[in-house]
Amino acid sequence: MADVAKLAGVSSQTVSRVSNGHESVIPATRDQVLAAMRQLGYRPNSAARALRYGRFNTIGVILFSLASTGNSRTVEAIATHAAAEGYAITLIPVDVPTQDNVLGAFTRMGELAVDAVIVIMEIHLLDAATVTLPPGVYVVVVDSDAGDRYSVVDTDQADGARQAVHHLLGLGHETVWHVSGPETSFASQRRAQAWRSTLEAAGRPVPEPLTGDWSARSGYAAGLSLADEPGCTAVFVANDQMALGLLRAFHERGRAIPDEVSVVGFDDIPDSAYFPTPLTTVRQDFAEVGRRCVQRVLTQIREGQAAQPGTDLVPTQLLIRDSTATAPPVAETIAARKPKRR
Amino acid sequence: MADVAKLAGVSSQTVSRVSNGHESVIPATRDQVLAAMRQLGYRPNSAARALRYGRFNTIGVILFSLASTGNSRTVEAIATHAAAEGYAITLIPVDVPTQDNVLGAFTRMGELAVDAVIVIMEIHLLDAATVTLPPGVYVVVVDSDAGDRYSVVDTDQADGARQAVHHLLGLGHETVWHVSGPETSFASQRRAQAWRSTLEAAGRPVPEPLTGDWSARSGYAAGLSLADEPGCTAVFVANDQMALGLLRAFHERGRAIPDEVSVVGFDDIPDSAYFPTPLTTVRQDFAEVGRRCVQRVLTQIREGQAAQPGTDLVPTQLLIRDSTATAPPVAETIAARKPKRR
DNA sequence: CGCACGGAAGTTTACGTTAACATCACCGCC
DNA sequence: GGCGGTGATGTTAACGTAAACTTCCGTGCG
Repeated sequence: MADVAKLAGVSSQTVSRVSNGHESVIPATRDQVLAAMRQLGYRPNSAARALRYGRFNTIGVILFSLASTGNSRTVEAIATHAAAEGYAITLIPVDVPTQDNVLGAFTRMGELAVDAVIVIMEIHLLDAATVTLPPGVYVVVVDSDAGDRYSVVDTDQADGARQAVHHLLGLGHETVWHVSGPETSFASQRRAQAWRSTLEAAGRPVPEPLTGDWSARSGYAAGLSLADEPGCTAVFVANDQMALGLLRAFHERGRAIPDEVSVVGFDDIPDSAYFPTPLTTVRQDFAEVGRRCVQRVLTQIREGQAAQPGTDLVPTQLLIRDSTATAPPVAETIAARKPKRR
Repeated sequence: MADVAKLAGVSSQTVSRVSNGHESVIPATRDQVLAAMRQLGYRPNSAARALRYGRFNTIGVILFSLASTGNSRTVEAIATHAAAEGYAITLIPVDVPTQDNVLGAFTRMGELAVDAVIVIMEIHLLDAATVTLPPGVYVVVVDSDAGDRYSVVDTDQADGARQAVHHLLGLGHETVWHVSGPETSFASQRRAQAWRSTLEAAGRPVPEPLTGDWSARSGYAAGLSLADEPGCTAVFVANDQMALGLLRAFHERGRAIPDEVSVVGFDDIPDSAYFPTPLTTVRQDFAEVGRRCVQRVLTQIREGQAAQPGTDLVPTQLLIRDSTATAPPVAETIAARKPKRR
């Protein structure tokens, strides 16, 4: 900056004014400074700026993995909206979500150049965390029920599950089986709870749920056991990838979808319309989740204080495709199933 | 820091020494300082540190989209390895990959707090970019053939495609059809080129390739036209998602996989083992790509100068599952196909 | 007993930027 | 013609940290 000032024959303050677009610089001077900047390849030093302003214009994102569709799409939305507001995002991955690692991430984040933090993770992992973020760093959490303590943005998991179950019951199915995600996932828990309470509210029997780990592999395993389950004509699977595996298991066992069994997924990943049977599924609006995270966090930064705790639920939408159909008559179900038992 | 110093009854320099783990602090003093730090919730200010050291310990990643499996897995690997080296990563998404936007991203990156940049994008978009990064900021590029100008890390696309084609020819197929990715993608181009040259080297006819856009949707469309193609017994699809769509199209048209038609994909997304027919595919090692990017970039930072241009190719591996089989006898192919033409 | 030495802690300064204040020249008006 | 005002630019200081240098004190040795 001093070099630019010297070359342009002005003071460094004038260079600063030009680089910040102040108005009180006469055009001739401005042009000289700009020319000097170009010639010297000058770039403002963001560390010095951050030091001066006390802000970094950066939001930290702590997350477990980018591998899941949901996370990567949420992060992408966060990055896009943050960019639109002049904020960059810094990613802190936690490879194994133990408390120690999460703590470490927070500690590092505390030392990092961020103005606020978005946590995409089960908040349980933070419960015993004694580490506090530096005062003035704000937190928004996704995938959590800690709305009483944090500012939470999440998909309305419960309503999505409710829609799925209602859809299936409305098609005449006696009840709905469920393949859940891992127990450690809050999203999975809420989908399972809503599935159960919706069945109970309708006075239907509640079959024992199966537990998967979000992977197609675990969906396949669940599918193999459900295919042999007498009376199973409708399944609500907690995500699309598991539904893919389940579809294949049912196909292998000769259970026709949707004629014998109806299947509903969750997420609406781009592929699910091209599954062997185009999948009826509950669409999550990840982009909206990301948008609201950024909005919350920026509000906090601008107001200079943490937002009121509270949960902000993003609605879901049931997408009806070809994997659900009217329940088969009971007799037919039994007749069709019998020969397939092994 | 001054407050901590006052509370601990030492100078700020001693606080600095403690917070950097210097040895020349007597344990008693150190404990006092640590206690004061805890009491006051002191965190070192990273902006000031960056200003002092001239480094940010941050790597910028410019990319088009996180939506593709490959990108998000590469970014994840980058983040993980960078974290292991004490570096954070800052994400700069470019929503629409026009030159203007890429330029803008570079400009913003130039003003950002990063020591180096990894670009996950077609380098063509940068060709006309007159914007230069600040001197001392280093670039590594993924998905590019610009090894003569930049430091490039990429999957060995060509060899992967070659393996796929050889596998199919080895099973006795007369030739191999191809569904490529978009023409704007360098990865797609190289896979297509290698497919063509491998067929030519083997003296086989080269069918007209079909072009998709990586989506299952476009693979489905390609599958619908290939299903009617006489003599098509083997298809190399440029990614797994398109293969999923193609599988469905073939299934709808009654073309059995692998009995009538063999299919090979590319990527090895986690789902591909649970496609309706478990997919034979070329595995990309995204984690390794990410690792090498970080390694290259850190080498540059540490040596203080840009690396020699050059391309670093990460090998691929053919995973043989159930979607490929020996070519059917010609007569049978025709017999089986004929009734299905519409 | 005095002096050199070494370890612990303090002091000074610089990193690059910008807010706040100071200066200066020029303009218009009485 | 002097005086106040206004707009352009310069000067000073401060943001928080750490390297380099300085000071101080105790120890061991001749």
